[in-house]
Amino acid sequence: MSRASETAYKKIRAFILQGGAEPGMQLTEEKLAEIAGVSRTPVRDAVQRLENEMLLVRSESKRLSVADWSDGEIDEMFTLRAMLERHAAERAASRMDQDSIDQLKAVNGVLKKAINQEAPDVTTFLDSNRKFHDLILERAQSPRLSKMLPALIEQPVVRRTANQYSKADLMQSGQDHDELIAAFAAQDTHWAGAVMTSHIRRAFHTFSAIADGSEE
Amino acid sequence: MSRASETAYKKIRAFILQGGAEPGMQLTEEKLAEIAGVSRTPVRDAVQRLENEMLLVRSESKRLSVADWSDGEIDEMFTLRAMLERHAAERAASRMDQDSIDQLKAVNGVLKKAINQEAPDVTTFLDSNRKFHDLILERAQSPRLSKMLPALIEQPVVRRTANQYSKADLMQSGQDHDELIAAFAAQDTHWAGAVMTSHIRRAFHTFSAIADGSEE
DNA sequence: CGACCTTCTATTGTATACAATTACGGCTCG
DNA sequence: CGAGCCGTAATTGTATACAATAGAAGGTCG
Repeated sequence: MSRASETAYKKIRAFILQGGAEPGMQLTEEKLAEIAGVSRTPVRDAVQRLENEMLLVRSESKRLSVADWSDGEIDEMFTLRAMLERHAAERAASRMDQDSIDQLKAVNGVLKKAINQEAPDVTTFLDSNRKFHDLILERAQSPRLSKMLPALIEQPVVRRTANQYSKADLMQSGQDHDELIAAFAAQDTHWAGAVMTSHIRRAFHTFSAIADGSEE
Repeated sequence: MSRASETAYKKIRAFILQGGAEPGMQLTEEKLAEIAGVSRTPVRDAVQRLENEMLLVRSESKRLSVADWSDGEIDEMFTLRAMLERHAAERAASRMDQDSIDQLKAVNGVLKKAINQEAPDVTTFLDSNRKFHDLILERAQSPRLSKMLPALIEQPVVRRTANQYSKADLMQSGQDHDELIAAFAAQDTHWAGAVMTSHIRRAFHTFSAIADGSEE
């Protein structure tokens, strides 16, 4: 999208993800325009996108607020994400080529390097992780999936707990990715789908454990 | 959404679905504003929604055109729809109550009545069919699903071929619905999921046969 | 004292004017 | 005659002003 719209989207998104606003908190378009440094027009574009990702919700009468998800909704999000990412992995497996495999290896190399230190570099991890999944999505060659999945991945709650992941958790992710790459190399759609499913399901339970622990 | 935005959405959507514009055809925001009878501002809102549903696409540089889907994309859409509707049916099955079952029965009654005539009333069929699936979606109680699925259901291509469905095809749909209702009554998630899957998959193949036949 | 109505304010929705960008057509120069 | 460039027209993007609507506050009447 165009410049102002795009920056508005990014800034508002970052604002929410970095906890600039509590879940449930009301926001006016004008406030958001101020934050983004643009007028209300591009803000409205951005807001619509964020509504679609369900990061923002419109209360009964058109007033904006930061989404506040129940445990049930978060569960459902992971379930949907697992379904769709599994499908993406299956499609990718049957369309894989050497070049993409090399890229996946490279990205996962960076990811593993980022966590194989005393103080794991979580930012780089998250970044590489996203790149890894994006590459698979790209290989899946499904415009629909490419439109639907992104809305499910960067969940503020997840990001907020990212720093609490143990080194073991992060390393397990790296290993999952390695196995995914093996499945891709073998062009085994079932294998790839299964690995992806457990990758996401595990992430869910790891997340749940952390969230439950830090809640009280 | 608000009045002008909403009417713009509906009118533009109807315009496309009823074949007012060929796939691939370029449209300007101004033309759409004219069609909808509102200014460009609400049109842009509507356009963004339609882009999300992939009924409109933005070409390299911001110019709008009517989406033109390849066979592969249509295939993929049915696959995704099958996945998501199956999931919706499973969730609905475990949350079903007598009231909803009664409603489903009533709607399917109308549907069957509409096709049990010499000249099946396809419009009423499509309408009841949508209502039926909407009721299930509602029972599934998943905001995410409710946001994602609608974009996959009313496909212009499908609508365009609707009049060519045989009476047998339509009656089979009615029977599928009856079996779904039975699965819901039994609260058997697997059963409901399986029936929904074959319901959608069959619809896909019925559609494909018609599309292939009328193409050349 | 409380409920309801009224008025005023805050917020969202729409239109329009203008800015920026992109496509198109013609022109020149090789 | 063709390729590349420039200028103009068309289209999208942004800002702002105004309209419509919902919420809040205060005042009156029972």
